[in-house]
Amino acid sequence: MPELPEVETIRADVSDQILNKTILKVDVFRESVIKEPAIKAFKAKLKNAEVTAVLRKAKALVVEFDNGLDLVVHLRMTGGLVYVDKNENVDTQDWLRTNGKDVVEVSLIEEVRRFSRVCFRLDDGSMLVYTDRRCLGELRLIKDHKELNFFKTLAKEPFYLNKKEFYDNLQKRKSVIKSLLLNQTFIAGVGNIYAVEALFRAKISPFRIANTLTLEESGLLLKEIKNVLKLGIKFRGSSIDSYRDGSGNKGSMSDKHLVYAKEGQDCLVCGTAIKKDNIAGRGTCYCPQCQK
DNA sequence: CGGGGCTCCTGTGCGC
DNA sequence: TGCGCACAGGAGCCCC
Repeated sequence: MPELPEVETIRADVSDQILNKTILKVDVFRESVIKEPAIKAFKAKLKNAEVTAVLRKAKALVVEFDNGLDLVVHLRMTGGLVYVDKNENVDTQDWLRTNGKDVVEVSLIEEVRRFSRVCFRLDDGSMLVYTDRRCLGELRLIKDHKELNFFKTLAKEPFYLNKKEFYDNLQKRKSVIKSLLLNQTFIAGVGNIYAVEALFRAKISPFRIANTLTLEESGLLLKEIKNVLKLGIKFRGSSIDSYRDGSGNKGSMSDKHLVYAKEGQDCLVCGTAIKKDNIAGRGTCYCPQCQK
């Protein structure tokens, strides 16, 4: 699911709600999403921990606690964090008992109950729920998130890159531009949707070899990457399928997509049918006429 | 270094 | 109606 704009939307929503609150108890409904430490230690170390910050780095979230520990949450394809206020008419016992099974009359949206995998109970009666349809996401409770290889090898986010730097980096690469944009050690935070959208807006073919882009093309591509990411944040993320913001609501960025998931439809610029091919194992939509 | 394929999972939508 | 298959916002790993 979530690329930089979706993760940033969730971060902002959740941060507003859980900052300075203390975890009383952690319920784990799907143990496989907890990667470290072991479940028992994971729960014990979070008991009575107070949230001091909620950060986002590329597509990962880091919740910092007053006991010095970092909870690193990578949502992967279908993960999410939803804050459930104490005033929501939810019987937590019903929630536990019906997780993914019986349907009971509660005010919480069905997806959250159905796909809840971990529940953090907070000291004011509210809850932070980790949801994940496919369970590909990962939660880690560690001393310092910077120890993880993921963060050590993470490239700069687009907002911190300038045209010349981006061009120079592209010049060193001989791979297909589309796959390079998905490489987090090359540029951080971009995923399939925003890569495809940025390439369309920059009129660059996803098949181009990175070091063939001119300085002008590189600048335009970087500009469009920043633009689509900013738009994504403005419209609170792309809700293609399971993505929800930190309150369980859909984002409307999907309405602004120009090519993603539009194969067969007319290009909005030239009217040519949008094509879809597989690049780097991912579906890639583009206009064969506009994108050169 | 890079590309391709596979893996971790579950759900959905389509064609037959 | 039902079954099987393809595919889905990510990323690590292995092999060539």
